[in-house]
Amino acid sequence: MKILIVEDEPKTGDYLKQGLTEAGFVTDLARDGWDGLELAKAGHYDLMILDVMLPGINGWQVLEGVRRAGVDMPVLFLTARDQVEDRVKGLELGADDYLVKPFAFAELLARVRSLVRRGHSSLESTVLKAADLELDLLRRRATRAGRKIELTAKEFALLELFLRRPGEVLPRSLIASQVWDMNFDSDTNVIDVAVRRLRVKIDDGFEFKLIHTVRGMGYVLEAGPEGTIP
Amino acid sequence: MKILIVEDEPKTGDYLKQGLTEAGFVTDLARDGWDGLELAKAGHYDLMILDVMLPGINGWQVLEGVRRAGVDMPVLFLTARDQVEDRVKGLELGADDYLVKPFAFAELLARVRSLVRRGHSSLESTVLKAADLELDLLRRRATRAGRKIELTAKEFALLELFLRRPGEVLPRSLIASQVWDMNFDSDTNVIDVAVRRLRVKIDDGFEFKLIHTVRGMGYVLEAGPEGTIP
DNA sequence: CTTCGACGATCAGGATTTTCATATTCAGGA
DNA sequence: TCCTGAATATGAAAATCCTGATCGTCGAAG
Repeated sequence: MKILIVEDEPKTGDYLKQGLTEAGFVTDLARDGWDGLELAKAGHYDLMILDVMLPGINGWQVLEGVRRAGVDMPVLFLTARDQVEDRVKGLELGADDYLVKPFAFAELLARVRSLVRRGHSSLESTVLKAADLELDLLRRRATRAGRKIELTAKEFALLELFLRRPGEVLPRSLIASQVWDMNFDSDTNVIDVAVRRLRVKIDDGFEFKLIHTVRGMGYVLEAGPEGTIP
Repeated sequence: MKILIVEDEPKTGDYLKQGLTEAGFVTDLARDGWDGLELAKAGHYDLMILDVMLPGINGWQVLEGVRRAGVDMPVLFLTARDQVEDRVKGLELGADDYLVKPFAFAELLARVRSLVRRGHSSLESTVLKAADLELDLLRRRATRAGRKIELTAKEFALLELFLRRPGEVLPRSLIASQVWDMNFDSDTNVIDVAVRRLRVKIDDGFEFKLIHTVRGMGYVLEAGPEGTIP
């Protein structure tokens, strides 16, 4: 699995290269946009990681050049914080996923693996839905029945987990390991509290509840009334 | 590399087994103390991960039995939160490292790798020192000139990093990746603020400063007055 | 039908961490 | 020497998250 990294900042570049190499990928690193474009057209990579801010030719231009050259490979791009427009622009130009700096390496690795495995992610897949609830992974924004809902990082992660497994009963241990990267510890009720906070935001004041408790098992996200396995 | 896991709680056990297998280790899982003891004496493992709370025969007893049988292998044990006495007891009985539940899997993996690589960790290595500052990794406690210092999780991690690289100038990007598991983002000053908080606790009111700023480079922990590379 | 116990919900308080705005320091050039 | 911009320090507010206590509810046993 070959990955092309296009990143000018030496620290970030080395960090990515080293981390991905340790994770078993073969990587090439381009220090500016032109080199990146060259390499992308020449070698065939399974993924390109592209920083937006580059000297000379920027990330969008590289992406456009690559696509024009008919090179078809998944692209993960890196944007600065809160540059939502940038992310949207990237998506429209045919990028497949994005990551906001600063990011945890584990996060990057997860996305890289996902992209390498399933190839391009369709644009649609960046919006998760259930009934009238939508979660836009790209814009990091949630809406229910059209109303915008502000979420914190933990709330977002939790809701994303629910939406990725609609109708499934998620035991606390699973939630703990996914959202907290923690082994389960029965002495804490962080999860209950977090679920409550999320409920207040996405269920309170709406027509019907989406998050249901399954006694002794965990929680489910479901549009229907009740009952999973009778 | 073979690892023996002794853990009764099914969820935790499976979680460990799966994660370690994915990381490339061969694992056996014992569901109670007696089985664990049996296996530990029979097969030769490179590491044992031992939960303290087990039905019937507890973790200490397993450890003692193993040591009495003359089996020499590193042992990493898992304790409940805030059971400091337990940890100390474990160390005295010949365990090599510990982890408090709940823990992040990345944390466990780091320790497992370390133990498998270097075999037993001497007890001494769990206390890091620099001048009159001591950091007891086991008890999660810091003292300077005999005075106890309370540290939060982030402060602890930061100080540990400094103490593991005394005299070295640590660039912010390194600190960010180690303590925050984050890629560097120049738009934030979390690191500066964290260093300041740490300074207040370990330098303020003491004879001399330990943490020094190296302009344009980062921070150093040093007993001496100033100057690293002239 | 009532009672009991386990499980979950809820709330307030607090601790920690991050962000933000503002000072201070430092190095190098005028 | 003095000025100036960049880097760092500082203080305080704001956001987020966790802890612990208490209350409510459900289900099974009597």
